[in-house]
This record gives sequence, structure tokens and C-alpha cells, in this order.
Amino acid sequence: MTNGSTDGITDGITIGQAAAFAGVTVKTIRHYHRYGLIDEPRRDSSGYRRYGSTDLLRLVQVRTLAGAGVPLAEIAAILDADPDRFAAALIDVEQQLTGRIDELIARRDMLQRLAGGDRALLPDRACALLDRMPGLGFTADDVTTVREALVLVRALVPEGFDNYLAQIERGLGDPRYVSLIQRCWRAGDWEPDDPRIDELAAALADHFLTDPSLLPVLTGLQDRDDGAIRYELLTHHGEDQKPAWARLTVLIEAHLCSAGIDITYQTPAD
Amino acid sequence: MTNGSTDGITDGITIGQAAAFAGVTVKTIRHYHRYGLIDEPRRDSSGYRRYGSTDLLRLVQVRTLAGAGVPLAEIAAILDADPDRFAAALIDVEQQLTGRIDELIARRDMLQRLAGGDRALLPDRACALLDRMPGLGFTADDVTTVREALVLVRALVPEGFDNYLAQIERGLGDPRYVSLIQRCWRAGDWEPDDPRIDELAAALADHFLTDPSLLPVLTGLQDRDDGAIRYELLTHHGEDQKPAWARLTVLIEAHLCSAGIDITYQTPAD
DNA sequence: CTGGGCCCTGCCCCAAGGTCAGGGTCAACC
DNA sequence: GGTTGACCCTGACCTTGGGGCAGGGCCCAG
Repeated sequence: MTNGSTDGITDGITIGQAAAFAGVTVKTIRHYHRYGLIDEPRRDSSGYRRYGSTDLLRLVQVRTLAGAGVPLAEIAAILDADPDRFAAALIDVEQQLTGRIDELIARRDMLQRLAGGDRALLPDRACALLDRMPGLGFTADDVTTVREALVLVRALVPEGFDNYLAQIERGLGDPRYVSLIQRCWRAGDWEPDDPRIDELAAALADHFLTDPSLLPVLTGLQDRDDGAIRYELLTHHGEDQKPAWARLTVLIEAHLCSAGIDITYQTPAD
Repeated sequence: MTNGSTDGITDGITIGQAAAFAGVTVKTIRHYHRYGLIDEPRRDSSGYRRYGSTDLLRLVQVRTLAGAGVPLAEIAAILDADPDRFAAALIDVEQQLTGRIDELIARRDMLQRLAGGDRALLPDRACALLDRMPGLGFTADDVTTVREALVLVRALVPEGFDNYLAQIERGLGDPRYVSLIQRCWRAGDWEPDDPRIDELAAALADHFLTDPSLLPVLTGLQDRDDGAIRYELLTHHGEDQKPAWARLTVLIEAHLCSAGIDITYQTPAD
């Protein structure tokens, strides 16, 4: 009785059925209606939407393009275009997809590099350097601080990074320099007015004067019009936690300056 | 005069400078503040944010993870976690990335298939079939209608699709059947009460009775509890544009039925 | 007549910011 | 000393592709 022949069925399917057939949600279909991707079908006496096979076909077409990542805003134009533009549009979309794929692969590579410990954000050469440090007597804290410094240098003066790295590598080959640097790390925990700081600054400045190539100079900083800002940020990194370092820096600068070497950065205008 | 020594500079950089150094926009930094990814730095007398090297370091770390596609909501937890969980989280994120890459590649492949004309949405075997049709005397409109029908069948009864396709392939090998089908296409433009329709229906039913294997039966439809709905949708596709087809369908069904073959679909409850 | 399963519309929500509005600060230039 | 342009502040609304919920209607079965 309820289905005399085909009445009520060939009249069209409801939105829920159409959604199930096309593999989308009811909400998605209504969304497509609002965007004009699918014409609103006729309504039955209850105001329900009734979809026919043609509507369903259109829905499947839209769904396929949307599922392929085509922005909804472009789908109507693509489906309603003549075959030539249809093909051209698809090629365009495909190229965008390729770009996004490449980008994601680059991200994944970056993450794989990140995953090898906290040694994030640095190229392999820098990681190798950090790996050598514990064997030379540096503590884990030391390594962390150096890593932070390297990250900062790379972010602030990328063009000088390789050079800076090379200088550190050479420095690690000089055992006396290494031991001085390690004393500097210890000095971080000293009181700012500890007399050993003066002593250490003198020794370090002396060593720099003996072998000026060890001076960590940031090449490329001078070419920046905001070089001074970057320099200040770098040299004073860590000083908020370790006030003794601030004094150490000042003393070393003073020693070198009185010996005729000015490593502080001057703005070009000065 | 304006920069006595380091005052006003070591005080920190502004948000715009920090953004430039980290390669993000000012808005992005403020966004990160609101999400608690970066602590708010101190403010100067004008209420401007002033960033120090530690803030900048954190910004670069956050930026690197965000740039790698890690959701902002997870970045704080990852950066503040111990190294073990840090590594685990990165592996997790990396796997998600791999999944998205594979998905995008699948989309691109789909698009490449789509780009070979409007022959969208169908597997290669179906496309090959459509390609053969013009050589057998079918018009472009015919091919379009068949393509639409195939898309619908595939969407509505995917498990019966291959079988359906095979039946059509066999049908194309029978020249007499092909010519009958082509008359059916022409019949779409006849008046619904054209007497040739009766004649055509009789001839077609006769041919089906001679070789019942040509009857396009949709296997799998009976296993669906909504099979009737799907059947109605499929058999009546195109009838809104071509009313003559509706009559043709009815007549053929009647002929076959009176010969003892009932191809209409009955609901199990009936 | 009442419950459950559909359907309707309209509103707010997500990520990761972009954009605009309206207003304050700073340094320099005329 | 006024103005200009670059920078900063907050807050509110926009985006994509829908998800979720509220409040109400329709219909079928017990």
C-alpha cells in the first residue's frame, strides 16, 4: 500500500539519502547549495529537498573535484566551462597541488632533522660541532647555551653564520683557548664583583691578542643598517640569567680596546 | 647623542624588528602571544613590547615548529616537554605529515586522470569503453549520456559496477544490439506517443529474450536494503529531459514481464 | 499520543592568521 | 612648532570547509 508503484520514490531522494550515496554529510550538501555549486532541487509538500538523478550526478562531480582539493569557489567555473578551459583549470589546480606537496615534504624533512634530539634549527655542521663539545669537557648546559647562541646568530646574521661556525671549530682545536672558554662558562655562576672575573678577562684578552684569528667576528653584520641592534642582542644574550657575564664582556672589550682592537659595533652614522 | 651607549637598544627590540628577524609578521607574533606560545615581554614607557634575545630565541623555536606544520595548540607542550616526549611528539607530527602528503599525491593522481578530458570520475576500463563508442556510430551526446549513467552506477552500486561494465562491453560486440540501442538514443527526441516507440520496445525485448545475457542486470542491488531507491534513480535517469524514454522503459519492462522475466526491483519486504 | 528519526533554518565554532578601524608614539623635516 | 610618515596599540570581523547545536516541523510506528 505504501508504495503503490513508483510514486514518492521517483519523486526524488531526500538530502540524507543523497548524502549517503555521494559519501558526504547532509551539511556538506547544504553548504554546496549556499555556494551555488549545486542548484537547489525542488521541494516536496513538506518543504524537504528532493533530489533526482541529475542532481546526484552533479553532486558526485562536485564532490570529486572538491575531494581532489579544488577550492569550492573554483569548482562551479570549472564544471560549467567548456572542455578547453576545463582541462586548463585542472592543470592549474594540479600544479598548485604539486607545490603544496613539495612544501609538505620540505616540512617533513625539517622535522626529521629536528627529531634527532633537541638539536633543532641548525644545519648538520653545527650539530656535529655541538656533538663534539661534551667530549672536550663541556657540560650539557654549556652545549645548550652554545646551541641557543648559534640559533640566534643564524636567525640574525645568516650570511655570517658559516664563518662564525668555522671560527668556533678552529677554537675547539686550541686546548688552551678551550680551557679559558670553559672557565667563562663557570664564571656565569660567580658573583658579578668576583675578582676572578678581572683575571679571566685579562687572560682571555691576552689569548686573543696572541692569536687574533680566534676572535669570533660576525662578518656581514656591518652590511646591515640595523647591525647595531643585532649585535647588541647577540652579545648580551644570556646576561639576564648570568649577570657575571655582562661584566666579563665589558672587561674583555675594554682590554682589547686598549690594545687597539675595537670589537664593539659602531653604527655607520657614528 | 641619541645613542649614548647601549641604552634603549639593549632594552629590547620592537615587535616589528622581532618579526623581521624571525621572518614572520607582526600579527603572527601577537597571535602567538594570545595562544600563550610566547610570554608577553616587558613593555616600555609607551606600552610597546620590548623583546630580548631570549624572547627571540623562543620565537624562532615556535616559528620553526609552526613552519613545519605543527598545530599551534601543540607547540607549547612540545617545546616545554622533556627530550623524550619532544622526540616522540615530533615523530607523531611527522607521521601525520606523511599521511597528508600521501593524500595530496592521491588527489593529484586523480586530477591527472580527470585532466584527460571530461572523462572524469571513471576507471580506465570505463574510459576505454567510452572511447570506442564514437567509432561504433554513437554521437557525442550518446557518449555523454552513457558516461553520466556509468558515473551514477558507480556512485550508487559500486560493487556491481565491474559486472555492469562487462555487460555493456559484450553488448557492443553485437552489431544488431548496437543498432537497436542507437535507435533508442534517437527515440529520446521523439514524441512520447510516437508509435515507433512501441515497435522499438518490442524489437528490443525480443532481442533480450533471444540473448538474455545482454540484459544489463545490476548485481549487488538486491543486497541493499535501499536497493529500490537506487534502482529507480538509475532507470529513470535522463527521463526528465527525454520523456519518450520513460515510455520506452515502461514498455520494455512490460514486454519482458509478460515473457516471464521481471527486471523491476522489488523490495524484500514486498 | 507519544517516541524516534528524519528534515528545516539559523547561529556560532575551529586554525592560523589577514585586514580594517580608530587611536597613540616617535623621529625627522620644514 | 606643526606636520608627515613609520611604527605601535587594541579590538572586531573575514577567510575555508564544513561541524555542532538550538528550536521547530514532518512522518511513521507502537
